[in-house]
Amino acid sequence: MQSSTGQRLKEMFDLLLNHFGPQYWWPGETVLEIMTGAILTQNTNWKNVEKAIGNLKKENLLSVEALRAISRTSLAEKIRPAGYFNVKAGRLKNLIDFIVKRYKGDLKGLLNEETVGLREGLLTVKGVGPETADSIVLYAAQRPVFVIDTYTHRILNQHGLADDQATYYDLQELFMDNLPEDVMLFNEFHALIVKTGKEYCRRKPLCESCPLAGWER
DNA sequence: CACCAGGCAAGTA
DNA sequence: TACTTGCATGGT
Repeated sequence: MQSSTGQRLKEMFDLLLNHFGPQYWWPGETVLEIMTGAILTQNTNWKNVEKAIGNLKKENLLSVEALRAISRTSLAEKIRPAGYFNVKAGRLKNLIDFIVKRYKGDLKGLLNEETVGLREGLLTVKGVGPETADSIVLYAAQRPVFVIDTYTHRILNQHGLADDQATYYDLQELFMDNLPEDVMLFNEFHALIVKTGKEYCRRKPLCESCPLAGWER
């Protein structure tokens, strides 16, 4: 027997999945590309991130060694389309330093670390907050943590499952305490929430035709 | 023209 | 602890 909250979340998931189909996130080919994208997409449209990642790929910069070698200012120029490029160049370098120091530059070390330790470690990096850390843990390391973003906040309290002042961890617990620990479920659910936000939360008329319309309680 | 995007850290009181 | 502000390009 599952909690009623769990039932509601499951229903929400099914509605979104039926409407949009599976999203197959993360849109990136390698672990490092996913990690890079997680930094670059902070408060930024994914389209802009793609351009920045395209620049990095074009110049073969998507490796730990290359990102370690390039200067922060040069890196900033490459990732300019992603916005906040000076800040993000520093954050990306911080993440690379972390990989070098903690795993001797070998991402296999990172991927083998236990979930909690990995998450805590990522959170010590300046520029990596809860959402970025969890995105890396879920989408790069394939561990069952639920990623929360602004759309999750917006949609959940719009539908009466959370109040305005719920914290990141309040919402994360809501999902993780009431759903099975399933990597693919968490993967698709978060991706579908973001998809819903992008497609239906921008303007009123759209919102009314959202697959979740009429779910307020 | 205004507004916002798959956040985060630093500053203020 | 609880707000506020800076960071910045590119699309609607």
